[in-house]
Amino acid sequence: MLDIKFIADNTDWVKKSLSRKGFEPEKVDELLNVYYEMNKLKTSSQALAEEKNKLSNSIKSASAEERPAIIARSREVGEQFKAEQEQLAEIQTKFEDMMLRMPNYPSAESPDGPDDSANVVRRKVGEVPHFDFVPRDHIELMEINDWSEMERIAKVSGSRTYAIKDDLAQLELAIHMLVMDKLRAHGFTLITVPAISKEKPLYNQGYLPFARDEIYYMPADDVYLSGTAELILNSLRADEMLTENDLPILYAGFSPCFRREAGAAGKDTRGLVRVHQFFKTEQFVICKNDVKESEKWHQKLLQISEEVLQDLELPYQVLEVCTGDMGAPKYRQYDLEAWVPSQNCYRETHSCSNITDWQARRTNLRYRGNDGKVQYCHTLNNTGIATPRALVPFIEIHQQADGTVKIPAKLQPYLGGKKVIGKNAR
RNA sequence: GGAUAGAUGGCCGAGUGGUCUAAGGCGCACGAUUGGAAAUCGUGUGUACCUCUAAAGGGUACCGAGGGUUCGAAUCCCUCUCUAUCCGCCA
Repeated sequence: MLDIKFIADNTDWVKKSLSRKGFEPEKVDELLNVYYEMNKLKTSSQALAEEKNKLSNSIKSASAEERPAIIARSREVGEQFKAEQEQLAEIQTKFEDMMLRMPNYPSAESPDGPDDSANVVRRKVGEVPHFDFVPRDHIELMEINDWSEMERIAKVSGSRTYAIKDDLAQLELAIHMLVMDKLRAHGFTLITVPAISKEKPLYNQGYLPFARDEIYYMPADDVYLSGTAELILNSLRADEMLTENDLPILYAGFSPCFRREAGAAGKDTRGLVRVHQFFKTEQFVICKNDVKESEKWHQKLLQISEEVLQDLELPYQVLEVCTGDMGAPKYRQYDLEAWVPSQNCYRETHSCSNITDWQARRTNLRYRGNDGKVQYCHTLNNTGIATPRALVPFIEIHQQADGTVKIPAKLQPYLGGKKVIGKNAR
């Protein structure tokens, strides 16, 4: 959510800024028209409320003869007031709906562009491997090592689901453990959260009203399945008035994540890249309302994720996401992509975003500064690690000619010291 | 699932139809005191919005949410949500 007063005072700048995200500038004018109309109604209905209150208050001290006339007049004003209130409620709903659809302003640093083709590679880290044998893709590797039950589980749970076994299942959990330990070392509080959410948090996060199709909904209980712990963590402190000394708040949230993948029909239909349910360890930060401060945290979150990929010894690239490819809530976004040999390209493993105060305004998450001023917090989020997707580059990159998979040194303690996994390593 | 009790400002907590413009306390800010601090004393201190403005001011709403009764609701009525405790069930 944006600040309507700021929009009113800086209309030209706002139009220019939002148009970088593909938002039509005329909609800003439409919004302001509704805003001014709403204020007019507010002013006149408040005047009626004032009169009504004065009349009511005068009744107590009025004489018995005066009373009936005052009561009659008060009733009259009360009815006018009620009529205006109804109009006001209508226009307020309209206004709020428009406000919920306003995207965040993009950073000046973010490259301009209409879609992902304009994203900019900021750097590449690690070497893309050259195999002296014919490398297998992750599906083959799972088959020859008897690591999965992909066909059977499809019969049970449908498409885009997965069941992995033995060393690979242990690997999935081990990677999360490594990331959680790392985040705790960086001062994050580990928190496991539900995947069940009511509707309001989805608006708070900024998923709604934009992408209802992507979310599992359970009508019997009127609840949704969360696509990320960010959803839950963003609303965990909703409506709170924090103090400046409470900040920053750092959460490492672990949860199952559910996505309908409605818009991805035909993409990545096999294997572990894109599934309806997965596990994610999420980084979430609540900090002061200061772009310098949240930018600092943005870089920090990015650095932590890069460390994760380095610990896993995966070559990756850092992508600066352009204005048109960013979601509505975002001020600035980096994606990390790890190299997937079978696809001969980098695939997204992490998405690191600074939301500034856009979510906190929806969530009504504020703090009282040491100067006494009340301000909205800034929020940021980034993937810690998401599996099974991260297993795809992992097993493909670390595979050996005999089908076994090498385990990087940093991860070995989490796998009981194993240096290699796979059928031929047993 | 059954029963009971609750939800009031940053926090605790009083308040059963009209000076509630929400007592009191804590916290916080400023001042006095002090060599400095603690303690103490004094003063101030909710949020959002509208309007007007150079500044000040004026006004409206908000006591879990939504409806209702009334000239007037934190207070009475209805519905809902959430929380706590006990019982039942359960990984």
